[in-house]
Amino acid sequence: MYVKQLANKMSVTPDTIRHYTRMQLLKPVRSVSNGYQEYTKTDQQRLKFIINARQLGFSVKDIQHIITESEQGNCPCPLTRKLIVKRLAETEALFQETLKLRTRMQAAVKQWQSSPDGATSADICSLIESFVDPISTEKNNPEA
Amino acid sequence: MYVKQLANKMSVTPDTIRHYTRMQLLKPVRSVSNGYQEYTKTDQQRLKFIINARQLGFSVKDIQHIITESEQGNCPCPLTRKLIVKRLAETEALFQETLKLRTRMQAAVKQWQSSPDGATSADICSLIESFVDPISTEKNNPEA
DNA sequence: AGTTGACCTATGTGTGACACATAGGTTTAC
DNA sequence: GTAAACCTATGTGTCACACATAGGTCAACT
Repeated sequence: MYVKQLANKMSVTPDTIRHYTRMQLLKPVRSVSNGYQEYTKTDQQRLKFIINARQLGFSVKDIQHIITESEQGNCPCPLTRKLIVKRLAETEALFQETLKLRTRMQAAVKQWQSSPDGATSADICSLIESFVDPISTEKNNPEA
Repeated sequence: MYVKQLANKMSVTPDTIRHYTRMQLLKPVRSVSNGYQEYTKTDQQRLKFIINARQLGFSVKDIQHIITESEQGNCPCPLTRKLIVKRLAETEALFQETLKLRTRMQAAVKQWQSSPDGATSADICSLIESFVDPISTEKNNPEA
């Protein structure tokens, strides 16, 4: 099976499969006749595993480690548990940051709806320059 | 003022300042005597602007465009309004994705607390392999 | 055969916003 | 004068692929 066919079957792009192949996660055999990569059923199963793991927030390198552990005959489950705790903490942090960013942006959009364009020459963009972040200013307003 | 001093004053890393400099957002003058970049007060003000804009979710390229618009004598505010709407939509999408990922990960952690390590030889990691996503399976369980 | 055209492939480079590694210059103390 | 501490510039690495390029394959058709 060539890369395109496997890609279609697994709903990913050929580039994604090539990427995993370059990372040594998939080990296709190069066809003698035309030099194309030939993916076996084992590659297909492994790709499924990679996709599942990616869905759970593991990095490609994480997956590499898990597979290596498994291939060395060790049970990868302890490593898997350790890694997901770490990734979950990162995701939690990203979530909180994104939430705050969204709030800031929404506040800016709202404020700018009723702000004039202001052609002050001293600054670059009066909208950005005059935006007061309601979060970082929270309960800390010197005007209060 | 050299890069380190400006970095300390603005609470960013020298690398960040060098990055903006390479992007032509800052325009320090190279000292004749030692070849170091010398940042002026104008650079400092501009850096403040960049930091503010980054806090609002603008990309460095966005900021580049806004500055260019301003330097060409045009009011950058319409552009700024247009860009933030676009970035807010992206942030909203990222937020939703991160939320879903977090939920998935939390479910996995919870499920794996009471799962045995399982030394099945057929799969790579039984935990990952047996994880059932409660989101993508939602209301769609063939077992029901 | 030859050839056209559709489709496929491998490889190298680009993305974003910096962080890091390297090599070397500057400055101050001694 | 020299050693140590500190600073600098430049190039490369990060992450998970997407994209651009150049060229090969294959079936149909002349």
